[in-house]
Amino acid sequence: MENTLKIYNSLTREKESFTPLTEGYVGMYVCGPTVYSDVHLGNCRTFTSFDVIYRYLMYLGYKVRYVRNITDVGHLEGDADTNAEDKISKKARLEALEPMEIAQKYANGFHDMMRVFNTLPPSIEPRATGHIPEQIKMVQDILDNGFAYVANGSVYFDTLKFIEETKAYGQLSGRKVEDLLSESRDNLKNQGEKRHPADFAIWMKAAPEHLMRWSSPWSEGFPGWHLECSAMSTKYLGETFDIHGGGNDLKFPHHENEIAQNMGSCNCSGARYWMHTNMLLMNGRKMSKSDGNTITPTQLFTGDSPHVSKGYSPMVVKFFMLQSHYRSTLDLTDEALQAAEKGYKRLMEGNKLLQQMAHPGNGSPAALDEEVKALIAQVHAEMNDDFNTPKALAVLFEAVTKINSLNAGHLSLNDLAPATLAQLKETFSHFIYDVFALTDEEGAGEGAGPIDSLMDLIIDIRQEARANKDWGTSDKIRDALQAAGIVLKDSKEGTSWAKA
RNA sequence: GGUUGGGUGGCCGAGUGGCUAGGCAGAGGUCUGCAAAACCUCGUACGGCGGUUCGAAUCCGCUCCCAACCUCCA
Repeated sequence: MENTLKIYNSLTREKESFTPLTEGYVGMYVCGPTVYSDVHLGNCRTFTSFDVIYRYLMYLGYKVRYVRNITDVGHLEGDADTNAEDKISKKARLEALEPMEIAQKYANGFHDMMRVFNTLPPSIEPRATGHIPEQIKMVQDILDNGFAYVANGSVYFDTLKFIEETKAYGQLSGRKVEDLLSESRDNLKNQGEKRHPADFAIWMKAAPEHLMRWSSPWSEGFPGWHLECSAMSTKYLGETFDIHGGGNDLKFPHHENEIAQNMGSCNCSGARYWMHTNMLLMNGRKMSKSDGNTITPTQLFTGDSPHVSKGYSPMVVKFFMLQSHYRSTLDLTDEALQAAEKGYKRLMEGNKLLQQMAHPGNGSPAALDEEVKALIAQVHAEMNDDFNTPKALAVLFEAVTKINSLNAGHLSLNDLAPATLAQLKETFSHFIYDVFALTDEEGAGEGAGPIDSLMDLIIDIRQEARANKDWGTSDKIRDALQAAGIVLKDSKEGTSWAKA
């Protein structure tokens, strides 16, 4: 097993060597979506990033338990202290459906989209509503430890006390505890039931009209937003586990509070490595449903949006995302997507050519052999360096140039050891299909199906015309196919085709 | 205002104290019946001002600008 994987830990703000708690096993928790409306592209980026991380960990030989929750209760809109409404509840009211229908509907949509992006389902996908007893237990533990207080049937985390006794608040987000404390005098007025502005609800008493409610020792109500992740990660991964991930925008307060809840309930720190994906931008600003700066995945696929000139396939979009590092913001523009589309095709075509190559079985390894071996090693090294997909792709592209040169006869397979060619094939196959999980969308023939037979026939007829120097017929075929969206590629080995 | 992260060639986007990122677009060439594809070559980019250094886009200071979080968001 490779033991050189480095992960950037948000908690320490450093790249650290990754050593799992239990050798050979990795426990990873990723904050999933709140299912109150259609998935948006930003979620797709985050979960695609973690899918690649999940897959690469498995590629390295780890047994990974990947837990990604679905939040279907407790996530409030607006200020929790005023007349906030649960997101799911609100949608249920607006659409005149059961809250569970809302959660199911959008969870289904989310799963469909994850499948479109060819991501693997997590090992466990727990729902907040399915873990109310666990959450009540955790609230009780926090109360018993003195880090929470009850007010009118709601339970609040006593952040102030937690800070005073443990000093363990604010590390993840870089918040200065003094700043949080100093706020107290100014904001004391509008705190409602909370004693301090930094306190947060871990159990909320439900208003009479509230649709989602469970009985608890304190009131009929529902759990606070941050609680489900603490409770469910503890349940399925233990009080301490390896990796906790999520979008950058969850760092504060969600993740900070999660840590506080873990500490407050069991004096354990939860995750050892925190990973945060950065935001997907459009027009240089965060994609956000609330201010309209957004495009849905479907709009992106169909091109039905003023932000794009045409539709882009899911794999092109995924490739586009992989071309940036997960910790960097990524600016979605039409021009960049067009570039990604061509790059994606170049990569996949290169892979196809490579996989079809047969080694002649003679010759002796030359400089080329060393170069290719170095590229193979480099792909792995880049991925080990905090999952650097853009760099790994860049290395694959360097290899594509070699592949194309071999194909064009500018380089010779005789300079490559058969084993090296086999390794290169494996590397491409593993990274493209198993780690990046890109799929072939080209539709180019592999000798199966009626279209392939037809194309073989058409290409054959055109070959005859060309042999007879009947350029009229030959060009007519080429132009007509072009108009139909099929591109012919002539080379010394013959003619192949691909969808434009 | 506080916190965090950024400002890289026409676009997107990596990265490092001195050695080519990569993709796309552009220029020239090879190949081709002509193209397309492919291959080769090229453009000498790192917000601004100082400093450290033999050498900085990469380190430090200052400054300008941008984004995210601090209220819900992956």
